[in-house]
Amino acid sequence: MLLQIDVNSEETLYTQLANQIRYGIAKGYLQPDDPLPSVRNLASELGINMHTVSKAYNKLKEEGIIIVNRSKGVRISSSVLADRRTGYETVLEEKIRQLVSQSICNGIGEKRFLGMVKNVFTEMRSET
Amino acid sequence: MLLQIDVNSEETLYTQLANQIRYGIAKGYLQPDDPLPSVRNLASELGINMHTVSKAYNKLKEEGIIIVNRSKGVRISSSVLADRRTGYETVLEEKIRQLVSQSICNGIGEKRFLGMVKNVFTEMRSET
Amino acid sequence: MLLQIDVNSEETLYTQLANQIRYGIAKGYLQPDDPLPSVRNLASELGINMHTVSKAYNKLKEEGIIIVNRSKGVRISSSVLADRRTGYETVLEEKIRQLVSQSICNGIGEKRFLGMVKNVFTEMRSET
Amino acid sequence: MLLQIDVNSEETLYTQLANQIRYGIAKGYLQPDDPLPSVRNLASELGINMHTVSKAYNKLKEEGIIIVNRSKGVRISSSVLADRRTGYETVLEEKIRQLVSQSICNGIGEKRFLGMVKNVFTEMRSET
DNA sequence: GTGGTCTAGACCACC
DNA sequence: GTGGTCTAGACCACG
Repeated sequence: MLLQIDVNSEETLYTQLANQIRYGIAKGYLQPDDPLPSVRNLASELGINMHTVSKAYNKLKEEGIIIVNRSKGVRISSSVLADRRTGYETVLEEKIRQLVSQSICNGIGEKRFLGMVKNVFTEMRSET
Repeated sequence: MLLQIDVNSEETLYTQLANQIRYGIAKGYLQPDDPLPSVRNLASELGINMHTVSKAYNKLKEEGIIIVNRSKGVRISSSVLADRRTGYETVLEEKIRQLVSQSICNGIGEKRFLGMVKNVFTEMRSET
Repeated sequence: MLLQIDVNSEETLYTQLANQIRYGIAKGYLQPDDPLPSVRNLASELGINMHTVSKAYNKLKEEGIIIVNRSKGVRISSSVLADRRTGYETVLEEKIRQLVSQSICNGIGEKRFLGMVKNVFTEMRSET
Repeated sequence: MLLQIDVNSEETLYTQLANQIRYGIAKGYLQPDDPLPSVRNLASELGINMHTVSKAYNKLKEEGIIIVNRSKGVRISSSVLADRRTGYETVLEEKIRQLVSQSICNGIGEKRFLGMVKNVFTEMRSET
């Protein structure tokens, strides 16, 4: 899977990285138990600081999405995608609420919003 | 409408405020042309600095959601809720993409996600 | 000539008023020596404060565009449009410079800019 | 590139700064990807407050003209000068309309106005 | 009374 | 080191 970062983005580098890995999992590029590049390798490959990669990995580790093992390296958690929809749903609901508020303020109604969500899910499922 | 902020939140204070006002509009608590508290009043009411409130108001002003008048105060734009979906959809799509990625990683599929979105829209429409 | 103000505008009321009168002269709606409504009449007609109208008139008076006479009321200067392009050109050039800078930053080149200027002049000349 | 402000000007300090930077880009003094001084450095150099510089930079950032990076500083956007004439033209047209009105009131006709615009564009292109 | 601008100094996150 | 946020207090323009 190709990871790339945009130094011009408003998002911090480590957030971009974490988002892309999550995206890769959602899209199926990255499967449970798949290995990820080592911190050093990925950093040099992307031309960014080692600490930045490390921070991204740490974030995902805390979310339980990846497993970091000192000697075996980093890999996708085997239980990712499994049923652990505990506290996340609360967070998600709040985020949806914000997005929906903004959308309504910008004249985008439920129908159109749902259409966009469906498109994104379809995009995720598509092989590309 | 009750506005409140959480100083412990990860979100900046002014972002929280802007979000709540957008939510209030989407939910119908705040109607087009409704006045908002003055910068100073709201600041003292919330126990925060005047400039923080001002920054939130300015953000909404640039989004075209509220109207700021130097001498008459602040109120909801009368054209809010109207159809002015200019460049916002591009931004929205990217945000949905991120949210969907995160959701899939957390075992939340399309069906469930769409259900949550529908619930939020219903919540917005409900009188409460 | 119909004068109207937009209380939602970012521009101050008196600036809007002054701009409209200048526009009316440029467009030919208002001719040299034409009378203008009294401060009180115009204020009540527009539903705004007397001081606001007064301020607009004062601005135009200082620019030499209108003549204010305590007993005879207010009228367009008879020498308006005449040759008094003294200090104004310096101001204008600076304003054009700013506008051109912005335009270039937004990808609008000389050809397009000149086209827009010509359109505006044509619009001014048209009877409507 | 030399930046300087006039504390006696009618324009706010941060507007002056933003204008000068836009001018610098239009004139070619500042090229895409060129770095700008840090907020603190520029502030002390100009003898003004850090926040004032920050406000100017923020304005340009929201216009998409400069790129602000929390840890790497500020630089001219690499896509500035590209063709991204979205909603700006509407704003520009209104500004031109005002300027043309004023000019006609001051006895400056289309021919002279166009001449001035051409001069400014030429000035922008000239090496100096 | 209103918001807008400017100053000053503090702390934080990022890299 | 960088910019971002928050606080605090001042003065100004507008109506």
